[in-house]
Amino acid sequence: MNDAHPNSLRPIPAMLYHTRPMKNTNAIGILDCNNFFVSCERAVNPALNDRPVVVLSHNDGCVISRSNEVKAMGVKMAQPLFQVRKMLEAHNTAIISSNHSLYRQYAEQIHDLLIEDLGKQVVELYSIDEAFLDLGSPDKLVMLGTHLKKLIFDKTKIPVSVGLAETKTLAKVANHIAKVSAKTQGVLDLYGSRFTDLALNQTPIGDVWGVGPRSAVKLKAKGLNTAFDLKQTKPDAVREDMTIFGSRTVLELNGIKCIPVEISEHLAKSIAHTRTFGKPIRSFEEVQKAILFFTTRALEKMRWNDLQTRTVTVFLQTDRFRSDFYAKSFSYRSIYHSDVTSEIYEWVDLCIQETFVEGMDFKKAGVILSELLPSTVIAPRLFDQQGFDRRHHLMRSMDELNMRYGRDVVHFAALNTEGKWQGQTEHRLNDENHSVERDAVGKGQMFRRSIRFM
DNA sequence: TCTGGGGTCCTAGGACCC
DNA sequence: TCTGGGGTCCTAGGACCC
Repeated sequence: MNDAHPNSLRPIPAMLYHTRPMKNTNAIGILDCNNFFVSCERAVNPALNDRPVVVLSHNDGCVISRSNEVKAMGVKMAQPLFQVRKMLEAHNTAIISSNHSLYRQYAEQIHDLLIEDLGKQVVELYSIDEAFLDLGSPDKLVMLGTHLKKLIFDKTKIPVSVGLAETKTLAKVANHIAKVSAKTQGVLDLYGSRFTDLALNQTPIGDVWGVGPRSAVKLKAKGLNTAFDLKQTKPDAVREDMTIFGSRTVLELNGIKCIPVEISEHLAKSIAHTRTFGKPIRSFEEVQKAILFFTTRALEKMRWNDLQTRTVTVFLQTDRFRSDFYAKSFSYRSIYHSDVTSEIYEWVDLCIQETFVEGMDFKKAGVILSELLPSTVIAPRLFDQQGFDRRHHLMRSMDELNMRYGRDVVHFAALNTEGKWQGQTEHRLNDENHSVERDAVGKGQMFRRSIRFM
């Protein structure tokens, strides 16, 4: 065990050793794709392997995935493109608009490989590019991690890193080190390791999974600067600053499992579609067009997952970088669940009336669908259940036609896909994929076969 | 000039009730 | 001067994640 630890990790003093009260001795792994969106672009276009690469957010506003060369330039996650554009161009960086349907295909392929290799009862899909693994016996973990890394690279050309430990939080730490330390060759096992405390000592407190920028500031003010400092804290002592989550994080750093690996299928609790407008808009009609368009997209996602909603929320915001930033949201809760677009348009319209303010330059808006339930468990309506069934099936037919013949071939009269609220993208490499772009839905759900069509 | 999007969970505090 | 009090439910907003 631990033959893959970096040589730079020196043995720790005996006083740092800790006994770990544990019932569940399973090893936990996290498998994380390196620079995922960039790696996908490189997998389909190997010429990009010789250049620095970034992938941009919607509207080409921010950098959301960076190759290692770009990270070395100091470009941060979600950094606005305009701040670094000159530097990127000076380094001959490939600047690419995002292509989510491509990334989803790779995510599905990797997921399938993991399930085939490890079995369904082992893999938790945590995000589009990460999976937690419930591995059972902590034997030969490095061998297993190395095997998975090779398997996925051979089949997909996507490089991954694997971290292994007693808890999710410690596995995350191991994964972090595996990513940046060449000596680990992408796999680090910290299960029962005498190097764990040293690894924690090298991890800034803000890099701990669950410690965000706000908490990091508060904890540093108390003299806690590393993951090891946090581990040494009493769980209750951090509740004030970090809620109950903080206490769990402390226990997890001590090797005590508090956050289980969740294998069972996860149903989305909410589905959203939100966008920054291409240009600020102030007319009610334009705002309404945009939000009904967003609603249509959100409802498509919802129906693909065979869910119905009861509460819709609309929000409207002005430019968040201005001092006179204004934001308002309004929710409408119906007595019935529904997945019928025309009916939900009416709920959304009520919300728009409540949020819209004359004379404001709105820059961003969104629709959130919540209180979601599977269609199969929805109670019948007291009135007009037949009418609802008819409209429900009409929606299914529309979705199928749109899938087969192209998005919005069939749509409601109120739907308008053109407008200055639409954003611009200039860096598209794979335009043909974008006509069927599908956004990810809740964790676990983005991999459903029902949303896969190219 | 230009600044992403989609999620989850927790909690303080208001509303309401008895 | 005195100006209950405790429980529950709901929600807006904060914080975090990728």
